[in-house]
Amino acid sequence: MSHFGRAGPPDIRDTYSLLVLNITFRTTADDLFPLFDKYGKVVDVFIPRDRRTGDSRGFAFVRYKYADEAQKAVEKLDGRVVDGREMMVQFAKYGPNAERIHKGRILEPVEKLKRMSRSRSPRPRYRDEYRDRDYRRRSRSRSRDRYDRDRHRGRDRDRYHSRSRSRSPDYGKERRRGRYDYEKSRSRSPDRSGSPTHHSSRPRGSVSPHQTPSRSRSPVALDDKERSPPPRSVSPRRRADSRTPSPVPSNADEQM
DNA sequence: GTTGAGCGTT
Repeated sequence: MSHFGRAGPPDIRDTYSLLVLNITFRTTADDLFPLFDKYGKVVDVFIPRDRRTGDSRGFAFVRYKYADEAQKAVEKLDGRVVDGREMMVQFAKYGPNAERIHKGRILEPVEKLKRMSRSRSPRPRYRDEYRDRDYRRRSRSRSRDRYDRDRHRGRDRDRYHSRSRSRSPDYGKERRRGRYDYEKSRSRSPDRSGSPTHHSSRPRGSVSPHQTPSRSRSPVALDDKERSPPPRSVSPRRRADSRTPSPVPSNADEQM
């Protein structure tokens, strides 16, 4: 617990959130932490990343413990050139729950707000606005749109060619850690993309021709299955041929 | 390998 909690926000009770914009897409929290930590006590550094692509959106949130330090960091780090790009540091206007915050700090704790609203005046909260805010911002930048459509097109093309996308769950590249954590960054597999068709070198005679019939319903375990479900009319032979004969029936995803 | 307005998560 010493480090920044990997599960959600550690504590926003007395922390001041700073919004860092105009940063490079390659900039990670590990790069921003030392810069911000030098000007004050950084509680947490969070970089929102895309759900699908997983790439950084180009901005980050830095939470300070004190307002004065946050203010100083804004004045000092604002306009600082990082990775060849000037990042804009400013106080966050909205909190994680779409709450209005002043100077990066929430005016009143969420727990107190709920308790007070329940005790004082039970005003009906319209969750529609939350849904709207969370789902209406799907297209916020044309660049992302283009990139999104582009990768979709490439996906379809790959499927038609049946190139047997032997992509590891690690996406074959260094997975960007939205959170600041030195622990996991210490260990890293030296050899990851040695041979793309390495799994294909496995002889089929050694493996049972029939996989587990109990899980025959789970055809594929593509990472984009949620985006575009594969047609059921696909021949079982095709999937059995391109799919890795791993005995693992249903991967519990890579949620960490 | 690309892009560039904006406000956030187990």
